Amino acid sequence: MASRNLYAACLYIPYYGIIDQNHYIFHYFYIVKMAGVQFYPIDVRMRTIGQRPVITLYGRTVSGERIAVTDSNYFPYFYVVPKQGVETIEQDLLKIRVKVNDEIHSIIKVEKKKVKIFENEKNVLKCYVNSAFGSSYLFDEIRKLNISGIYENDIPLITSYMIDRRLVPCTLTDVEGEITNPSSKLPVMRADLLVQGDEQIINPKVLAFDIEIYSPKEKSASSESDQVLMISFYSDNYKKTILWKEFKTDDKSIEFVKNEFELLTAFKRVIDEFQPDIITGYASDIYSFPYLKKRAEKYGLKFDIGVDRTIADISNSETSIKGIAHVDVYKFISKIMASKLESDTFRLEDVALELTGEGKKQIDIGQLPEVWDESGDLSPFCDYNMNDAYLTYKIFGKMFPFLIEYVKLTNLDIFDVSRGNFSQFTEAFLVKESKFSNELIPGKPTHYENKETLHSFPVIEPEQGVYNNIAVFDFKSLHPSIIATHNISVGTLKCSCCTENVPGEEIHFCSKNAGFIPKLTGNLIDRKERILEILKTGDKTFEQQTQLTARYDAITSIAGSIYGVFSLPYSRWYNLECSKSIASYGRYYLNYVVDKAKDEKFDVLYADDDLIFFRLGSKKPEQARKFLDELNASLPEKMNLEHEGLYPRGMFVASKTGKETRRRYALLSDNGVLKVRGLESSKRNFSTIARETQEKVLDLILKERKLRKALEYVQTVISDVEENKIPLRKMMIYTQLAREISSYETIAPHVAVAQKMQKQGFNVIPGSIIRYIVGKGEGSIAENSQLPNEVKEYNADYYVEHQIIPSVEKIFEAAGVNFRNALDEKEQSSLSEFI
DNA sequence: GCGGACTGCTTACCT
DNA sequence: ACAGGTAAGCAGTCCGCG
Repeated sequence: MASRNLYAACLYIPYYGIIDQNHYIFHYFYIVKMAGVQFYPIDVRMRTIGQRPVITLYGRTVSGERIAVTDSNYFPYFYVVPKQGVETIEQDLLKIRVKVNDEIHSIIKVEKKKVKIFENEKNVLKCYVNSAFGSSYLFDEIRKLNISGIYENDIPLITSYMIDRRLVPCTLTDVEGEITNPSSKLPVMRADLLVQGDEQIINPKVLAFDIEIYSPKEKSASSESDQVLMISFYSDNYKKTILWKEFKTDDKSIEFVKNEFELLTAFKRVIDEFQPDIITGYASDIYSFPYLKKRAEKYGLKFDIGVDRTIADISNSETSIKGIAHVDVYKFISKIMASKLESDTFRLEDVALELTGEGKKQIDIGQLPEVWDESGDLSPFCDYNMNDAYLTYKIFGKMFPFLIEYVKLTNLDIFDVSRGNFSQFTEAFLVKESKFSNELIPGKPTHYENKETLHSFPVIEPEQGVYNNIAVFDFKSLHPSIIATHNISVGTLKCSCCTENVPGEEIHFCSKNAGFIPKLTGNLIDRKERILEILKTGDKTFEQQTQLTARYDAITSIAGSIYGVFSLPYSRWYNLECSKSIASYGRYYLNYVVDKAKDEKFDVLYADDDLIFFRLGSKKPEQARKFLDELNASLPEKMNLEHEGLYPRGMFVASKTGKETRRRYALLSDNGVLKVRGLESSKRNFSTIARETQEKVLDLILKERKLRKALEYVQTVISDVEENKIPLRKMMIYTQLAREISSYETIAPHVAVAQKMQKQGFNVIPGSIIRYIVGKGEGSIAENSQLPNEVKEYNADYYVEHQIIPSVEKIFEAAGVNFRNALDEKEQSSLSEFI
């Protein structure tokens, strides 16, 4: 161990929160003669010895061995705010004893602290408790004292542990302590000191897996009767497919066992031998693990695959393995990465194609049971199974940098980050920063029935039609920049020293003392800008580039969610006045830009939220840029209006009822690329044929400017549809199944198809994207909606009347043509050829 | 008993 | 459990007419 660590030890001791002051000296001497190890913590757990909490960090040492590091020097605490001086209740707190099940819970130490509550300094008492779960028993007694509040009693122990100890999961950690079981397979080190120096991130051993099941067609697959046939594993330089039916093969990665029981045993064995840091599957939380568990139960087999031989905790929604971070790739992709993907579905093959450029093997997996029963050649199915594990591994590689950035911002471990959502990340980030800033963390609201709805911004409503030379500006991170600029925070609200109101509100914020959340938000904006600067300069490896991009995205999304923290009634920092003020400032700045544009004689077409469109008219692009520069100079420092683009042509298209044109437009850029928003071609629950036709029409009208050609094109498509010339794949409609099939009141087409799929043994789960084609027949659309591989003939009338015509009608209208009339006229003589 | 109008459920999109 | 607003398709029901 380098001497740096001893130095660090002295520095970091104050963060220990050790109860007994004498421990400091005791520890110092210990350190000198104790062993030191460097390791990466992967999984953090809490257990109790008696009633005392012990934190265990499972991880891997720099030399590659697994290790468990325990820390029993950390105790739960909370803060008590007295009504009068802290002395008035200090002794009373220490006297409290509550006996539950023969265990006595008490406060073992009270520290006088000066902290901040919503940015205002307060004298409080920090109370340490002798037991892991004892705090809640003490509150009844504490509330009898002369106090005004209790804080941080609802922060999980592991959360405060990681923050107080300044520990980021997956980051290189120096630990000093004693190995308590030197001969064991999993060494356990009792830590006296844990310190993280430079941010060195683990290069994890990742193992991806996938399973195949015997699921005959026309029969529902059930974990009761249908066996697991094969399991594939993939990692760097590691490939293995195990199955229990022999066939001729030279493939060394294929291993045969006798039966399903042996297959399940082999599953355990592979994990034990490989020793992954991270195990990953596609929908493994909700599908693979629960299925394996149900099958294993038949044989009384337990998955004791935890690094300490404990049994994996497999529920129907989540699987957790001690010491190994289980990541369900599907969960993180569909929740966190979804907005970055263009794919309309979250099927493994689509996601893999988009993220890695690699396609899935195309075989009919439905044939597996038949070939299996006939003892035929199973190698294509083994390939298929392995390929799924391989693609899962590849996708994990793409998302890992993003996972790590959220881990670093929140101190949550990989397991939690991979299952979290944006509001959880933002709250975890604020909890961490609160502790660093000595701000007490407000409690979770217990009731929130008085939820007021906020008014959306007024917009300049666009007129439907075709326009030339449209300039588009947008505010970059408008809400975060408002929070930072105008010091929007609970503690700065209605100060006594300032008076200037928020535009349109009888509310004001302090302009002298920077608030906790505004300072943080400002920091995030600055960091983001800095990353952007670095990204612009060259000389970076691909890995650095990826990491910086991931960091930029993570910071941007957390900054963007801070507005939500004020607006969500269940948030710890919920405050309606802050929320309303941010919205009002947003409206104010948008109006400011609109007015300035009008002053400069620009014709403003559209303004919505943080976006503004205007026509250049007779002005040159340089004049628009100059206008933007001047505007930015007049805006607050952190606020930045960006030149999103200049479009030679574009159109706003009214909704079917004609009421709405906002958020429905198409823009043609200089290089001929169409940018379409809100129209059918950007909606996945419209058929491919309708989406393609609409895009082509937009292209003909905006780019080629040929109205008649556009009309003729639609006529051709319609007759092709009617003559059954269109391939079935273009008739596909995608709709997400949002919940359990049984919980639907109305059976819409996608629900009807999902029911059929379930009967056939497909794994249909909430979140699945259902693909279907509308076929011919009596009855409702739902009754005639079919699985793509089962449909015989599509319903041409339906596609013409309900898909194609509705998606082009309003576009022609915006271009000045009544589509239905023009379609009827044989000659279309009245129609001008060009627009 | 029938067909159109209306209502409610549901999904998806944009900022 | 990211909000909020809006569109719009389809299922299912209501309602007026006969």
